[in-house]
Amino acid sequence: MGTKERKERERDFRRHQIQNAAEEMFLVKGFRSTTMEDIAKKAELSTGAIYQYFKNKDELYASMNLEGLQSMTDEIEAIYKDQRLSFEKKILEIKEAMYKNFLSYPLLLRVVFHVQLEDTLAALDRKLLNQINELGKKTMNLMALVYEEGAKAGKFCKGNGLAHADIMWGTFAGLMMWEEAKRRINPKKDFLKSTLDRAFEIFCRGIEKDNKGRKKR
Amino acid sequence: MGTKERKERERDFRRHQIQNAAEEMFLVKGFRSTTMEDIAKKAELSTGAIYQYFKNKDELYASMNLEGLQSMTDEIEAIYKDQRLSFEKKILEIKEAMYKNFLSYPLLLRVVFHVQLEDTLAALDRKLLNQINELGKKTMNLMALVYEEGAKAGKFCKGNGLAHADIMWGTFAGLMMWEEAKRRINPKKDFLKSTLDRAFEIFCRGIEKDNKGRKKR
Amino acid sequence: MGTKERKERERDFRRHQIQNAAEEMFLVKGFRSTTMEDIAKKAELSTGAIYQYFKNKDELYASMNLEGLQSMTDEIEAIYKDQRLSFEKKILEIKEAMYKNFLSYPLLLRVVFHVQLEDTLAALDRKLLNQINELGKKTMNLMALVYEEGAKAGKFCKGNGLAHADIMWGTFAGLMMWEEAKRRINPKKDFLKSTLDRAFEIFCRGIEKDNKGRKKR
Amino acid sequence: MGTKERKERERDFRRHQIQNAAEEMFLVKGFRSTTMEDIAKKAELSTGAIYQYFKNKDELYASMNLEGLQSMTDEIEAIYKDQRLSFEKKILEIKEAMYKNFLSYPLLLRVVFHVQLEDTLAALDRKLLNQINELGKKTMNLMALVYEEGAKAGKFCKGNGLAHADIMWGTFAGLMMWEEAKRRINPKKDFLKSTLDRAFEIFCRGIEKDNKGRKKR
DNA sequence: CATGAATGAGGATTCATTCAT
DNA sequence: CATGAATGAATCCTCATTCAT
Repeated sequence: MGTKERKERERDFRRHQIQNAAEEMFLVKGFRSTTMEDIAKKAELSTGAIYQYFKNKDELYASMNLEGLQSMTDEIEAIYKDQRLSFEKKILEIKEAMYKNFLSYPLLLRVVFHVQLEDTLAALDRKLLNQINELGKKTMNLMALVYEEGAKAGKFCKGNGLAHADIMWGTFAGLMMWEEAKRRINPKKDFLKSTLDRAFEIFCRGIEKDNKGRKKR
Repeated sequence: MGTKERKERERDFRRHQIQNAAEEMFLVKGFRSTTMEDIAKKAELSTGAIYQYFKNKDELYASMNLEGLQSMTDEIEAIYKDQRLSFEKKILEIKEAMYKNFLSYPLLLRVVFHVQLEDTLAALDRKLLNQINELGKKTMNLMALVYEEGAKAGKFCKGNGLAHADIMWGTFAGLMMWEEAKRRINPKKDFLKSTLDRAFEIFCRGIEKDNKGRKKR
Repeated sequence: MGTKERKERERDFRRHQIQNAAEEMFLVKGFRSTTMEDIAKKAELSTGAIYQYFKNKDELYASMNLEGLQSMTDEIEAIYKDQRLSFEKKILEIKEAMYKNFLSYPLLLRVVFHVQLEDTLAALDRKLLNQINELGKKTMNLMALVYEEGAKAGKFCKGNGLAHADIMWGTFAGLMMWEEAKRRINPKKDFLKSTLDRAFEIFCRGIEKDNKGRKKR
Repeated sequence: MGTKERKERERDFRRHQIQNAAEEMFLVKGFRSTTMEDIAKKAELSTGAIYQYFKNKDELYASMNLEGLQSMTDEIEAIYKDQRLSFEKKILEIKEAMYKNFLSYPLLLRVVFHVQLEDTLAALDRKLLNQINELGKKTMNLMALVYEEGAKAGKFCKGNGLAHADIMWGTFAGLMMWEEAKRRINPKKDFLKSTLDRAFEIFCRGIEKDNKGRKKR
């Protein structure tokens, strides 16, 4: 019977309702200053209701972006597997995927770093924590593979794949957070995607193997 | 009279005493979970005493690394002005300066980003906030100049100086925080300076103007 | 019509189902820590359903053992009326009856005392409260009668019946609760019925009317 | 210097201030319904202050009567050691000591039983819990010794000392709690010490070793 | 009558900050 | 200036109870 499924769907809907409210509040007020009541109010629910969907504030915060991380990982995997793309193109596409997901889940980076930077870890559901870590690892591995295969194919300089994955991810994350930080001070400023693009252009040029004729982008 | 100066020196000493204690605690427990009492205990002082030196917890947190930022800016300025260094070398030296200061003031990045990410700003002493922002801007400008002068000298591709400064800073910050995050999960892991070095090697190679024979650094 | 009766029976069944679940939970977790959901789960019902049968948690707690109290009172009444028993034997039989009911309704004592010790009374249905009090009084009166008739018959020392009823009940309750308390600390310990038996043996011996000269203390 | 001692004394004073306020509230409203704010208000302090003296509500509750238990144990020990008293007199004096302490610390019994009956145990400071248990054990042992020595001296029937200690304590506790419970219903009623006295009179008579022919029950 | 999601008052506890000594 | 006890607002979370379905 469809009743069960409807319930299921409603439950999912509520979860998202809460997550959306929470996202909005966290973005504006930050994690610490956002109270469960803030979130409840925004979601037009009672505080108690939230606890039926999330064990506690920390879990809500972290869980919110599990989906974002998942979708990002999926997209990167698809790019990695796409045979039609050149290795350089793959890197640029990965950047685009990361960027796109960052736009959809603006808290993603904060969550990833927050989880580490505050000793919040303890409170987090171990399962959830593992999921986040696993997804992170997977992404890194995919990026490492792109690099290594590119190197094997003679397109990139030889080098440790994971180190280059770290560089890509670190560069991306650092720039995004930096841009966000700057916008905090000067909110009217538009987000400069061009800076991110330029960074990856430089990256690609920097890892290129060769000294032969080089076309402009 | 010397008494005033002695007082002054003693006051400074106490400030540092508190800042050091705070740094240690913040590193271990994170900002949220570190209480003023934690800090007081570690500094072998009373909680009340701290308020003689810092307006409140937020300001303590932010102030702590003003010196770090200051010293970093100074070093970068010296590098910028050093006529004997090539432009590429300057960039690499700047990286080293940032790295060195990161080691001395491990909270520096956290502070810089935390200050923006939490709506804590309100509580911060406007003067302090300005100092931090000014130092930040100055650093960025210095890096931008290095790039622009390098470009003008025909060493680097043409491009917006500040954008490239953002890229350098973002890359540095992102990698550092990412390494720190990874070490949280696996604390035995050594810090990989090599990854940072590689990132800037790539950066330098990526911004290089030319297709003629290229020497290793 | 039989339908009504069936309904009635079903309703009674549900009530017991809930009471049994509640008893089990209260015994293990105590009143405070047992939630209505705990009970509902154990009874394989929904929380809401419980409220169809009991006005609230307090009433559930108290009502649970009304039956226990009723059955105890009935048995004691039977003993009182039994002409074949000597007065001393009646006292010992009453002790057995109390004990037997304590085994069947282990919460009985806790309920009786809890009801008084917490200012919960307000929430209790007045009717229920009266029933409990009436049953309590009746039991006390029966015990008092046994004593007084025994005294009149020259078997026991002269004395106030109700006071001796209090002593019997107090001794019984105190010992039971004390044994229970001890078992909490050392759960492997067996329940020592022998101590209870000994107490009533002493009691009987102590109230015996002897004809030898006995000094007042 | 006396400063330290003064502080010490002040601290002790505050502790008692809080304990007294708590006692009053717990007696009137019961444990569950008494809030920390109630206590704070009664003690003319802030809620936070209480937590500087007691880890939490449960510990406050239990600690309150540690002193009562201690003083009771001390008195019983003195009675036990008093060579001038007959064995029977010792038992009666022990009863008086228990009673006297019950009047000074009316929550004593509730605490002892509450600690067991609610699954509060976990929250209690292990050290405190041990102290309570140790004192309890000691009291029981002292009472057991009185009995055993009396039996050895030919005054009491032979029997297990600890079992008789249980009976004494159980009888006392049961009667006290029962009287208290009755007064809840009918507060104007005076406490009937005579019932307690009678109970112990019976007890003494019941354990007396006589040498005349006495039928078993 | 059953469900179980939603409610929301209520309470314990924490901790930055103040202030009398 | 130092102390550390006291403050009390703030916040997370629980759970008895209700109510729409």
